Amino acid sequence: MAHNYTDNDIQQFGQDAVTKDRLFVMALARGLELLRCFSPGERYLGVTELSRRTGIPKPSTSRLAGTLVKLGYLNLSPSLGKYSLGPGVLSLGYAMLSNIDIRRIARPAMQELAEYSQASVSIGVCDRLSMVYVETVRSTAPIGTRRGVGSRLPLALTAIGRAYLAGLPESERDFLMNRLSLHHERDWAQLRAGIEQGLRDYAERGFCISISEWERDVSAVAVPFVDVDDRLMALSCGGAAFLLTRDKLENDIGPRLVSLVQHISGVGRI
Amino acid sequence: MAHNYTDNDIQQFGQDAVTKDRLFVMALARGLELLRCFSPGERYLGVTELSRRTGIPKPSTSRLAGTLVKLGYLNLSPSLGKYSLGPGVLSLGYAMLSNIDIRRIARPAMQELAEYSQASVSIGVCDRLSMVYVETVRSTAPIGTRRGVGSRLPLALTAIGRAYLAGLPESERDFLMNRLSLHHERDWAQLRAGIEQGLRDYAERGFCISISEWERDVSAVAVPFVDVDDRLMALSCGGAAFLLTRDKLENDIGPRLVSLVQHISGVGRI
DNA sequence: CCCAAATGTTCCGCTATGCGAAACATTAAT
DNA sequence: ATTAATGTTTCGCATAGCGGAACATTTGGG
Repeated sequence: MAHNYTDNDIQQFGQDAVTKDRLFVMALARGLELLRCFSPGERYLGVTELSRRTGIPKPSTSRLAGTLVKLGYLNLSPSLGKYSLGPGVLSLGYAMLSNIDIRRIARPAMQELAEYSQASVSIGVCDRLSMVYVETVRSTAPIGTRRGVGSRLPLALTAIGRAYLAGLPESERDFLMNRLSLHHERDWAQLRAGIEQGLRDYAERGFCISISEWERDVSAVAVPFVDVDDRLMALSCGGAAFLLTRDKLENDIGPRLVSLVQHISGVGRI
Repeated sequence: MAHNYTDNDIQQFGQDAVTKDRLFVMALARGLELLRCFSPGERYLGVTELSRRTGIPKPSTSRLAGTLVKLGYLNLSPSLGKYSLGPGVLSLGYAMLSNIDIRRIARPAMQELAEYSQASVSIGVCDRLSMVYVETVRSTAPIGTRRGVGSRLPLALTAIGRAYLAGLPESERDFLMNRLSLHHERDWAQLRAGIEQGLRDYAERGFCISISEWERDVSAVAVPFVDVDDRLMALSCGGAAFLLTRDKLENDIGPRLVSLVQHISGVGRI
């Protein structure tokens, strides 16, 4: 099973090595790359900014963005003269979510664990070099993380990302880790150590842990699993670091996560 | 302000009349059209099905779908040999939602009204010929509609759609209604009557109503408004028809919606 | 087991298509 | 007025993407 591409330099997609891939449609990839520029923090982007971020020349950016506006995936704010994401992207996400059966199946048990642990319980899948939440339930406690369905988390630093990597067959994990190393050159040694610790954790106890490694004051534990449709996912429980101590994660929540996964998948580990 | 296109026949986008629009990137439009084929009911689609639905010849469909897989927007199920939506589409939706400030602003008051009315309160925007929920809160009552953020509702039959139309400047409304009439040829006379009733309702009382017109046993009332970022939206309250009687919608919930909108936008009507 | 039917992929010549440098608008700032 | 910055449009060119046809691959039926 070939893993999909992971980098964000679109130019290289079509021109892998020498084979100018005639089966790859650049115009489509470039247009989607424009949409990817937007994020919770990046609300309005003009042609120049989009052009700079994607490396696509201005005229092409203008044409592609114009096309996306006509299709409803981008809005052009008349006052600012800048683009923002349009409603078109929303219903795609909705269609995707409602086809993930595991959400319905797992939600009650997830809610229960969230209440018990006074934290957030989430299911995530991998997209490029991030994990993306497809379901998340919060305890009814006063405050909790505001990360909802669709938010992205780094593979290397989070419990959920490490669990996913741990659940992957070795060849695919190597492929991904290679990508990661290219992307993080800077502090790869450190990240790699964290991932490898995750592999050991998983082998020994069945779950991976991250203690304040990604965000200060947030800790989590996670377990990989294969859902009813044969997709690899990971289930995590995370929240305030002062609540979720290492001891609690290792001896209480972690084992509960493992049995939750056995409960919802009937399969347990891969 | 030119309204974006609304039809789902992609071919005509590029070739409007005589002007072969060189500013429109067909390959991008066609690729996105493939994604649109998937919906909550349509989970797995093969090349032939995609090809038939979109009118794109099979080889092109194959190439475009392959590209989307490489980019993470589609999965190719190895067992079925069919495509399904990939995680890529999710984070786009998340990025869009988190940039809609009105959600944060309105949520508490919406929740309050949902509890009071024992129904669902939602905010929707228009995409092509549908309204799309960008926020929705349910009462904590035992059952409620399962339509979440991102789900689509028809413009003509729903309270939220009629409210949106009522809030539109006349020129844009006419444009949209023209599109609607083409799309619904069949029963346009009836739909038109419903919309025009909505316009009158809005003029007289400030809200639009739909009583069991879209789904049996579901009734709703809705109000258009302009959000903090100058986008036209609509706020609706809908639920079980036996609870939300005409009297209650007209004399209780409707007025409450109007004041809710005044409260959150400070602007009220357009 | 073979043949037929159906689906998905690849080939390959052709040309419409999308590309991007440069020119042209439109604004904003000084 | 002048400069700078951003967005749009033009237009000739190269090629990216197109799609008919051929080629695989799978399924199912007799």
